[in-house]
Amino acid sequence: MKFSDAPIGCPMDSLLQIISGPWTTYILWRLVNLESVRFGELKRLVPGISSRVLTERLRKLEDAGFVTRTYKPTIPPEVSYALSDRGLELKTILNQLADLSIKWELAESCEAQPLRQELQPSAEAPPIA
Amino acid sequence: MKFSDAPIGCPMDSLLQIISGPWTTYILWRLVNLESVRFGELKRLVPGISSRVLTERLRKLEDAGFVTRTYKPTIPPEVSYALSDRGLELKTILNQLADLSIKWELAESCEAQPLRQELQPSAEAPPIA
DNA sequence: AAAAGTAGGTATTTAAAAGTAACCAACTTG
DNA sequence: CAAGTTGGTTACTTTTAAATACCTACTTTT
Repeated sequence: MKFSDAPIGCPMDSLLQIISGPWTTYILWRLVNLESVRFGELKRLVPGISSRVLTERLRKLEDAGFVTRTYKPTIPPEVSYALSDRGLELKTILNQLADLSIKWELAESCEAQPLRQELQPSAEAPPIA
Repeated sequence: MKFSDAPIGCPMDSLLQIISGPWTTYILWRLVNLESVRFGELKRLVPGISSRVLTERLRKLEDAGFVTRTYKPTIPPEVSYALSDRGLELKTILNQLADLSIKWELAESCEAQPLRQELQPSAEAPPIA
């Protein structure tokens, strides 16, 4: 029997499904420490993520109401993401989780905003020749 | 680039990786509401899960120090699982997450302990003939 | 005139996770 | 004496998610 077919519903699980998973948590962590970020900047702040996954994750967070998307139809277009009120409410709990994780040494360390960009973004699709 | 190769470390993520994911959250939710459960009973309380996955998840939680495993070499053997001190500390946050999820109506509802066993456990490997 | 930035979308491949089923030991009970 | 109980393990298959590569359209910069 698949998990999705299981006759169970769990409030905790519904929420964790949205905020956890590869990349998602890290994206949220960035948004928690930034007021507003543009797509490209966020991509640079999450080294290694692809546009495809970043877009998907942001949509999921937006659908759940944790993140707001602001689109300006300029040329080039400007799209900004930020935590919504709901997202800010979540922030408290996320910080508690981070504190416990550090206390228990589950992760080595994590700078809040390592804004230095030493590693080159390296174009997603480098020219063939 | 794979997520696991990404040059990022995030305390929140390290913790969420352990407590979230299919089945895991639901197992934890059971353990939060029970003092101690035997393997078979827990399996019955998480309808649809296979021994394989239940074992794997319990091991992961045990390795992270959230759950204790007590083995009594009787015949048949008796193995009990319970939250550790660390697990009990987590309980507070898990309840906050559940509260927020209910508040935001991310899940319909979830009984704390639906102990009625209407659905037949249906043997994992039924006899061939 | 070519290249780069902007915010993604689409199609295909691949790797990880989960599902399924069978099997085990050792004793107890019918 | 055969079947049931308990707590798993092992091997194999299927499903799902993520990675990879490439594309769009428009503008500014070089």
